[in-house]
Amino acid sequence: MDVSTTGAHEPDQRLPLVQRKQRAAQRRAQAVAFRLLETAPFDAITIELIAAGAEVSPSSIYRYFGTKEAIFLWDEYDDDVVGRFRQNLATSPPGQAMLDAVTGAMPSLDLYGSTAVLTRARAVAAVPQLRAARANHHERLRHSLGSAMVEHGWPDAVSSTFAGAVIGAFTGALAAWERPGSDSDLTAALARAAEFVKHLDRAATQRHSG
Amino acid sequence: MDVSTTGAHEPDQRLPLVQRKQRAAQRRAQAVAFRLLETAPFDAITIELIAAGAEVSPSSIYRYFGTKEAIFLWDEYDDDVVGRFRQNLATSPPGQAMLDAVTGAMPSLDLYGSTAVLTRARAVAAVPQLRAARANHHERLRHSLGSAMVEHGWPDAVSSTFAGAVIGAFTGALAAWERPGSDSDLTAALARAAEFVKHLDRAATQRHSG
DNA sequence: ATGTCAATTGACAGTGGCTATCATTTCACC
DNA sequence: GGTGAAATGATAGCCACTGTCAATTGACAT
Repeated sequence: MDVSTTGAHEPDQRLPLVQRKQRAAQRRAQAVAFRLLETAPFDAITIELIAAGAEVSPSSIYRYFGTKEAIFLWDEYDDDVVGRFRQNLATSPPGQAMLDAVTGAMPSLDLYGSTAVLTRARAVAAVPQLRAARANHHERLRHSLGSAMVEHGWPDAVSSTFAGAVIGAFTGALAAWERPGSDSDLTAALARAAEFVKHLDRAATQRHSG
Repeated sequence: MDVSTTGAHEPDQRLPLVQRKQRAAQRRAQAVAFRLLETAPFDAITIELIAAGAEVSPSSIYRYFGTKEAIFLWDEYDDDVVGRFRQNLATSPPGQAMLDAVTGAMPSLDLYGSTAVLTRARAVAAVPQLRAARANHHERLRHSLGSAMVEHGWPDAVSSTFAGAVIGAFTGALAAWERPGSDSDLTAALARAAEFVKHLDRAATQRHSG
């Protein structure tokens, strides 16, 4: 059984077999979901359809993703970023820590194909249910990032504001990039957001000593 | 049949009977919904329960609100604001037009009781489904406000940015106000947002002549 | 290798949000 | 009042999602 159908980065080579199979199934499910989205509207794509395509039971799909929207929103990028950010905070100010985390985690961003990130961005922009789900997604992310900062001694207000601003900056940059008319590329969009994040460092450190 | 169970403002005295009954039913349904929310979690409140309490069929509830979340999010305030904003734009710059609209529409804000606005703000903050739905709610509102400006000759980019900023300012102010610890009152929170909106006027007119 | 135990899986049944449809009722207008 | 159009409520059905339980799988020790 070829587990690496979706060419992924597999730094999970040493993970137990069970978890490797889960990740593979998740990736298959997401790939199937987006492939279905090319020819059918969001509402017409049932969990059963996705489960069948990924060769797992609907039960497992719900265990993996929790909601239908999460299948489309899920990636390993966010987790990767949070982990790196938390680590970087030990030696860098938050802005720099975030930049390093974002760029370092880039390999985790390949979803199921080269144009996948753009496809997803457009899907999210077009489907109200996905936009709504993403709002909560961002909230969780903001909480994770904020917690990491609090753990490293930053005040609560500064942490959540910083995290919110970072997420907002990247979301805004990606929204502009995703727009059909725009001809800019992903790295340019991310660079613009990064420029923003750099300024945040100064704002944060202003009210923080250690 | 006493239609004015929920003491509302009834400037709809001249509306046809059908629509008056609809509004009354909507208000009843919302009142029932929030009353149920005092003793039960959001997920435990079924449409059937609300429908029974409001003495209408579940079918009508769906016709009135479309979704369960909308029952909690619905008010006549937004519509009122949009209408007034559109009118004010004929004679005032957008910032002033918005301020007048927001304050002028205040009477439409009484939902089903005096503490209702606060109750709702806390409910939205606490229930993820409501937060997600509100995000889409805001999008529609932004679109309405932006369209009104475009109709009055403002450029598209300025309009949607302005509308987005206004909504963001009020949402932020209300979020701070809603927080359990805060002791500030609603008018103070709205004033803070209004202060913000005033500055937006300058930003908008900078790139606009007529 | 093989047995054991814990964790994962898939099948099943059920709840509730939401849609579509259609006969019945209600109201607006004449 | 009578008439036509619109609102209502009842019914049936789809699908996302949850809980449960027996069967399966893989991790680990012998």
